[in-house]
Amino acid sequence: MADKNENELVDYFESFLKQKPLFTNKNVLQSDYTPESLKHREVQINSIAQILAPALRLEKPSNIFIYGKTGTGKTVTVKYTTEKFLEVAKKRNIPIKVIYVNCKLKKVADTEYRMIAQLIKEFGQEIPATGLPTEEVYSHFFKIVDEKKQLVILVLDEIDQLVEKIGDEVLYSLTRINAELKNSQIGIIGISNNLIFAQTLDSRIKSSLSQEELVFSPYNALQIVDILSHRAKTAFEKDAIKQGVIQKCAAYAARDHGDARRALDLLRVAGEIAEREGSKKVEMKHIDDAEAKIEKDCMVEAVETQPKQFHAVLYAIMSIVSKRDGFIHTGEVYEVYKAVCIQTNLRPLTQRRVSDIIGELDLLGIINAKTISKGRYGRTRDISVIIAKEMVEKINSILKNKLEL
DNA sequence: GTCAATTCACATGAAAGAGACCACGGTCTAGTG
DNA sequence: CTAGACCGTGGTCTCTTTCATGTGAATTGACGA
Repeated sequence: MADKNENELVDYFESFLKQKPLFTNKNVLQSDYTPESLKHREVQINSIAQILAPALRLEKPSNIFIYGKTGTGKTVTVKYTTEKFLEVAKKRNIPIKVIYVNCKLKKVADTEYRMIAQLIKEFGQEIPATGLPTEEVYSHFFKIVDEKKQLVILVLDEIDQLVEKIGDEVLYSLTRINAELKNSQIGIIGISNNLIFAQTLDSRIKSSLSQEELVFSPYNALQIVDILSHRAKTAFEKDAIKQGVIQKCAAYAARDHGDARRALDLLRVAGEIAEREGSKKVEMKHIDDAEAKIEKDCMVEAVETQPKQFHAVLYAIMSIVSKRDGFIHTGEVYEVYKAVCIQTNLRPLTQRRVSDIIGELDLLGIINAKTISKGRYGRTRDISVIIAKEMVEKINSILKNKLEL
């Protein structure tokens, strides 16, 4: 038995090596890859360049505010433009610094403190992860920036997330920094996925932050095809992709608001699947598999990374679902949840908290929770599970594992 | 039959507490010259 | 004398709890036709 397995393994590795790889450079399909040339974003690149240009004379450029849905190339465009911009600055020895901060990353910016700490880190200095008064962190930041004459371009990606989490005071402080700086100037480029985000801002911040506004409209299917085939040329071996595969990818991605990132992911995963299967080409069906896999991975990942209490709540919901059909309400979930807690020696949380957890699970897209009013019979949430049937098993076993049931 | 009041079962908000981190500064201790 | 171990203090952060307030429609019940 063991022998056979061994042979099989060896065979597998052998055949893997013999097999011609499909990819030549997989990185090109990674979403954080900045290509040599950007397609279909010439207009935006030019606008940013025009706004940024005065900075080369060390005049403070206008702050820019960029909107656009996910996968419309906002980040990549800004990165691309600022890179070129920096190249020139470097050549001429102009003291310009571009700082890119992604506000979505949890470790980076979910509090005012960390946000500023991250900025300081970008300047090559360390600051304790916690423990200092926020005030002090600010002044430390001022000091670093103002140390020498320079111009700083601050790119705040997913700025809406930042404001959602910690409010807009940070932005206010940042936009006002310039008044206090003697040597330096700071220009801000804000990038937001949320189209109406600016309207929710305090008007003072809004006016100073969005001196220039730029909108990135979604790519249409044709443009995505163009982008994909362009990248596929460097990413894949010649003829590794069957006719129409890229079109299908694009169509999938265009279906939900022209998300190019999603299209790239799809193509990459499809390629991986094809390669693993030992297929010579990426076929149509690999795209479908890829889509299923991406979705599944997201879900499993989302469930797995939750804290224990979330698992308990989710487990409670799942076990109700498995017993009967129809909608579930908060009170019922809470009762079952308490039982689960006793079973697993977990300290039960209050209903208030569980209610929040249900809300968060909904936000994660693991469950569907809609608050409804049932008139005389109160107000509650209608909870349903949106996980596909074959996923339920998998999720359940993860939960059981995590809960040590 | 109509219409406002009531009522339910939570949702949603705000504030405050607990416990974990962490830096910093002071004190103690042991090892060294 | 000095480096390192070991507190205590003061700060932040996250997760919770407590207390309060909000909510939307089914139901009730008064009222008038």
